[in-house]
Amino acid sequence: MAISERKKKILAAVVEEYIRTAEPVGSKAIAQTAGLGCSSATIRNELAELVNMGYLEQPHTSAGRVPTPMGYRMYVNELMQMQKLSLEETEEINQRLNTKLQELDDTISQVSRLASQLTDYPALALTAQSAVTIKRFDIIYVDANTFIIVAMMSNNTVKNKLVRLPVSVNEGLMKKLSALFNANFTGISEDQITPLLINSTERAADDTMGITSVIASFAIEILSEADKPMAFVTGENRLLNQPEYRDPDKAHKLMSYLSTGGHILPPADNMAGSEEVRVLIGPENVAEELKDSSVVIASYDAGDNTRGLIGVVGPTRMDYSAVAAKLSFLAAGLSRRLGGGEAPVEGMHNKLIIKGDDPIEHR
Amino acid sequence: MAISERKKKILAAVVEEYIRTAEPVGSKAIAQTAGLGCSSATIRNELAELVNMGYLEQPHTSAGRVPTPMGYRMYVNELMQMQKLSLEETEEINQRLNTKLQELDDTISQVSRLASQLTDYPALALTAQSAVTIKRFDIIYVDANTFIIVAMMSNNTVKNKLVRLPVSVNEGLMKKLSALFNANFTGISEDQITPLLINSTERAADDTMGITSVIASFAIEILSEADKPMAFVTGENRLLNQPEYRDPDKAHKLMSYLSTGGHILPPADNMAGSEEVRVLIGPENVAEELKDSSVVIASYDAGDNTRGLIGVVGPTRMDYSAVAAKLSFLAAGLSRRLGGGEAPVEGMHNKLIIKGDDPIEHR
DNA sequence: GTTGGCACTCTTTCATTTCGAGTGCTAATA
DNA sequence: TATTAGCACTCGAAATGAAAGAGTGCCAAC
Repeated sequence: MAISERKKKILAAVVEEYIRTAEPVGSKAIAQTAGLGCSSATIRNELAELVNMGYLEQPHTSAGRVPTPMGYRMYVNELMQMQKLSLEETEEINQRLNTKLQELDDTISQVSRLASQLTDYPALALTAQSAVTIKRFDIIYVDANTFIIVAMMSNNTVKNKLVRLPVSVNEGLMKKLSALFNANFTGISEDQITPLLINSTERAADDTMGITSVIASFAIEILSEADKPMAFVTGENRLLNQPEYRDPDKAHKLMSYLSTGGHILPPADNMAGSEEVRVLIGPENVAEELKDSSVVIASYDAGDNTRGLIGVVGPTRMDYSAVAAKLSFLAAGLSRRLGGGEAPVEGMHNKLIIKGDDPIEHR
Repeated sequence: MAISERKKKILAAVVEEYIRTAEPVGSKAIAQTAGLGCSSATIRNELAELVNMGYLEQPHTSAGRVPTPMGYRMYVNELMQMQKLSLEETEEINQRLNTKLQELDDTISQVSRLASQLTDYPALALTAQSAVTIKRFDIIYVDANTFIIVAMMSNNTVKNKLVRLPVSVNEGLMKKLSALFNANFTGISEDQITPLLINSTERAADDTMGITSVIASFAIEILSEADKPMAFVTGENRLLNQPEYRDPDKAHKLMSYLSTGGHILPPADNMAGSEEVRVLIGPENVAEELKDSSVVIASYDAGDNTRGLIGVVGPTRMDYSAVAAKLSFLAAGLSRRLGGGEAPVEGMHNKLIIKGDDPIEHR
């Protein structure tokens, strides 16, 4: 059954009013605000039909109408127009994005924080999951008991580790090991680092002190760490601003679910290539804990052909339009910085300001 | 005015019962549980005096008694006996402390998480604030546009940065700069890195491309970063478990105050040397937002003669005894790992397990 | 100094009433 | 046929009031 133009307008009006006030919306209010030239009685008839069709529901007989998930879905898909951000907003976001992008992790966690601030909902950010390998090893001899392992990854981050041992090492061994690791351990994945490989390297290096295996462990560690995506959840407490979470138990349940991390968001591959913002409304969420909340997700290009996610969680009565606009803009800004396009380089004109791990290989 | 032995017992009983139930405690309940051989009428007389003395108060005329901050203070100072942890608890904590102490920051944030889990209150952890310097520079030439700066700090952590430039560099320059920075920039504080020093280094290195200043910026950045302590707040949502924070507004206020970080805890130097657990009850807190909450703080030895903090925030009706015991144990465990004593070294018997940045110089 | 007893106070709880927003329906109208 | 005015009706929210109960303070007796 098709939905008439007027019904659409009314539905939109209900959704928007309800989003604004969190109170069931009555026929009178619509007649006044929505500006279609008809009386509240007409609206009532239409509303009744919209209830029949499943787009709206009544909390009780003598109350106004509230959108159902299906109603929100219709609104998001067809009726809503993505809010435009004001100049001030875009500027503020850009500015916030520009300031101190230190470590990649820090950047992402900052972005999560920013998303939460902008939307006033809890936000989460997931780093991209990608098959990282080590591109280059350097082993720095410090003193007889100490050396530093430096590993440059394929995504151009650098990991290091200071190792202190009860045995004596010397610069020659370090050099030898550097060369061997660069030859044998670069460009491979975690599970390609086998005991066999370690043993043969150990023999080749004349290493009788187990140093090879220490370095290999480090390689395994950072590879496995780089593999799994990280989740940053921020602003959980903002949930308490929402009337639907004034019940502490409800709030607590969702908050503790959130704080366990990023199971919440669908795998990033699902979003690959999509520049769109995705909306999951109430029961559309898989997780039981989210069945009466909504999630809005944008994906960003994290470079290296991978995508990460920024998401926001709130009641189904969420301001989809504003949130979508903000997340989309945020994701785009982040993509610009992390992803393809011109690889940012150290800005030497900024006298003493350094931008952290920004530099990412162009691909 | 001295406080009689019996009054002490009664006060302790009130505090403990109130901590347990969060309900005002009546004379009858005390007569039954506290096991002093006297009737509820006697207790009533004593209670009335305790109210006069300021240790207890009545929410209203016909209610039981509730401890005042002064009452809690008396309890904490004189009446409470620190709870002993059960064997299982100590074992669990130790185990959790042992698993993957990666980066120092991660360790501290994990400990914060652990503290929150153990106590079921929000927890925060502060890293130590210390005058860190750089001990050693290594500048690694990668390719004509790329190099890596590696800086080993006086607290034996290692920082690195990948720099990508639009100009060409060569290995010779890198070597020269390495030597110069090791000579001129080690062992000094952030504000000793003056434009003068940078300029003279630049000239000495024949650096016409501003690379010296890039490296100097990095030095400044990591020094200033290492200077300021970092705060990790976890488990804010656990506040909602507490009846005194069932009011969402109250909870929200405190939670958002907490999430702004570590202004909450007094500076760590105050705690220097003290192995004690410190308790701040209600109005004893300086921050307005904490005036009716309590904070329990333990300090840990972070090595290098510095101390960090672990704290827990909750209602004044906090289980001080249990919390103090847990925090104290946790701090001790952390101190053992980070602080003085035998410097931990890479355990090579653990075949493939590496403990991260653990190794700390003995001093 | 301690105790039993008892009147008193104040909150909590529950039922009842009132109020009002909003509906659904009917009949009149364009 | 679609729209509208009017009106009775429903149901929740807020207000009111009565009853219950916990706990006290105090007094007189021990």
